[in-house]
Amino acid sequence: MATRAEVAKLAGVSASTVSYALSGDRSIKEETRKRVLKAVAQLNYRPNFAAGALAGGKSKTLALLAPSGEFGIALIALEYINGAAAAARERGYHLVIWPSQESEMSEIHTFAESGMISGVILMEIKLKDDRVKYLHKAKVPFTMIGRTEKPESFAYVDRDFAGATEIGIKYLADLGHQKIAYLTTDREVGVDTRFSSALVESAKKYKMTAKKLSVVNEASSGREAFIHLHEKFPDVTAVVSLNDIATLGFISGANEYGISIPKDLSIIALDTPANHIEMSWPPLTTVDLPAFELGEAASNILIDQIEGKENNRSQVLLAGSLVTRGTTAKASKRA
Amino acid sequence: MATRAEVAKLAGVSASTVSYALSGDRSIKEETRKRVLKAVAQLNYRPNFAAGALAGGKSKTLALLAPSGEFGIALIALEYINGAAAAARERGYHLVIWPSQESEMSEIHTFAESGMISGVILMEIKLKDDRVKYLHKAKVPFTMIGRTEKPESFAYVDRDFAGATEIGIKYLADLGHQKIAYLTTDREVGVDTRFSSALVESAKKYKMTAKKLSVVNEASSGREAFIHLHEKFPDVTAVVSLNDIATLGFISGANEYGISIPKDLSIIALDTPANHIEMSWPPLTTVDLPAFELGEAASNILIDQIEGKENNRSQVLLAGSLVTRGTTAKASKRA
DNA sequence: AGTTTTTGTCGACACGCGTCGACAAGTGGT
DNA sequence: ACCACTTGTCGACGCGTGTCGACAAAAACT
Repeated sequence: MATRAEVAKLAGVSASTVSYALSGDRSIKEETRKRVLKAVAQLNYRPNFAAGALAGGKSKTLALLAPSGEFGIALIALEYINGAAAAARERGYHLVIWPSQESEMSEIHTFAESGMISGVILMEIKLKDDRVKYLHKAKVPFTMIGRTEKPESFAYVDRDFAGATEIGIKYLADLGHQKIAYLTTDREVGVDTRFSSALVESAKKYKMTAKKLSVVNEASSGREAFIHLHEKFPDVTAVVSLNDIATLGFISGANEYGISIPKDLSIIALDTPANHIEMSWPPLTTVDLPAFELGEAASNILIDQIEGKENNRSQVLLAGSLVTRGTTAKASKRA
Repeated sequence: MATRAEVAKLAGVSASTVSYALSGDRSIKEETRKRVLKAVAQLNYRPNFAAGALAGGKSKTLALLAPSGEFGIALIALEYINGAAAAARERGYHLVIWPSQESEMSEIHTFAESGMISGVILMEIKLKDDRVKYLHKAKVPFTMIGRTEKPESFAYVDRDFAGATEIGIKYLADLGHQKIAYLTTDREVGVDTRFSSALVESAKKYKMTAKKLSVVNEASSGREAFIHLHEKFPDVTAVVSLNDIATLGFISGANEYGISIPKDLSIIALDTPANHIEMSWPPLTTVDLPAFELGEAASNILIDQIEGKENNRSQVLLAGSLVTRGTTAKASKRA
């Protein structure tokens, strides 16, 4: 591969002039620059990335750390990734995804220190997350998708759980529903706990009763939850679900028992990746999780941080918007 | 961060001795090595990655190119990724995932040339794929998950479509099914065409009739396919599906029309990511796509190639194995 | 005892780039 | 005509590593 020196020779200038012509960090006569660019094209010169990183340049590469734990990369992660990648590309950055375990943080550190990586996006944030501490201490620029229990001044993007819940509940209220149930897991993680408490709050506001149906996020568990509901609380007319896969099973159960959705029972899903929405029949009414936008925001905040641009919106919460599809209708008179 | 020189000073040896002590490329007295390692630990020294890559070392990093086109990274990709990452990790390599468009191949080239990337794994291979030509020409070591129309001597891992189909059809035959239908798209891509022709072949072998149901891979399309089948071919007792999402819709349709699965109609899915299997109720009987294993194989083949190890199995085909879950049973007497 | 081979260590250099200081030539103000 | 400043270019150096050749000391042979 051609090197800077060869380009310089062909263009009849010095090596450093080539550098400046390409980076624009010093003024270069327009005519000289053209000669350089011509030589670059002719030799198909591309700067050596490693040399650049070593010499202290900017790598323009972001790493998105995807936990590759028990379950591998999560489905929803795909949308974050696509959003983050798109935003990064738009601003001239690369995004690489790093399937990594927590134990590998020091390797990430190595790459950041070597200049190969300019910043890090963290996902699947736990309420207490050691990776956050580590990166902070190592002074590696980073953003979170999600947030810790006390995110303080760290940059993050996350869902506005209260807002999303409010939108969904209000919609159900407008349709005349008064007795609802909600599907959630009993895990003590950010998503479920934040959603659940917001939901109870909103339901109270609209004077609804809200029965809790505990599930694990599997189709069979959702199906059992339906049966439970069917037998114990037949007067419930709407269900809010936080767990996508369980929802699919729940709907299967309803089909099986001859309960028509949405005529007899409305369903609204709050935390469903776009990929899953069209998997059920009828298609789910949701308060859409704006995952793509969250990914974009994460990249942009991070890049601002790297480039030293002030961004007074470095903590972003998005609620998402209601999309009515096939699973919601006016409250039935089942009771 | 500590550099090699500092480690050398602390250990009382020269810089190159530190290198050799760590790489093992020359013999070093055991006692000296211990001193070096101690100094390394004490200073928390980690070699600068960029400098290593520049100086011509091995980066031990693989890139998996994930097309970030219209639909972003595909769901099935996750399993390949997890497999590839696991195998890479086991052999001391990193795997990064590169959401990239075809136009960005030259950037990949740059990274490979700079020594930052030792090799590339390609997925979503088209029958004619320019990326393959490019990498071959650029002499970047690579492996494919999937294969081109004529893969020649390039390394790849892919599914054994004929084998997988044969397993599924034989199982249906053993259950007494004679009239079947199959769901497929009309796209002219590797997966569908290879599957379809293998299926017709196998069905013939077992003296079955096989009706084709064309779908696009969406739940609503699968549902329509069911209705079509129900009205036109009521004597079909089993369905083979190549398209996961459509299958879910198909099952919804059956539920809706009171057709019991598997009592009235058996379903066997051939190309369903593990993530989707448990999404339907009852859970799908499949010929499992061994995506994780394929990912592993891809990494291993690539690493062998990079390290110059001969691997006489650089083209791998895996059929997957039958996993009976809830959607298959003996042929009914519907006819 | 003399000769060859092996073992262990060191110094020097190359990798290709970013960037700093120097400097000639040009510009504008008095 | 003088100075101060800007513009455009160059040479030199440093980034931290891998690795080659040199070489002293030790070991293994005649």
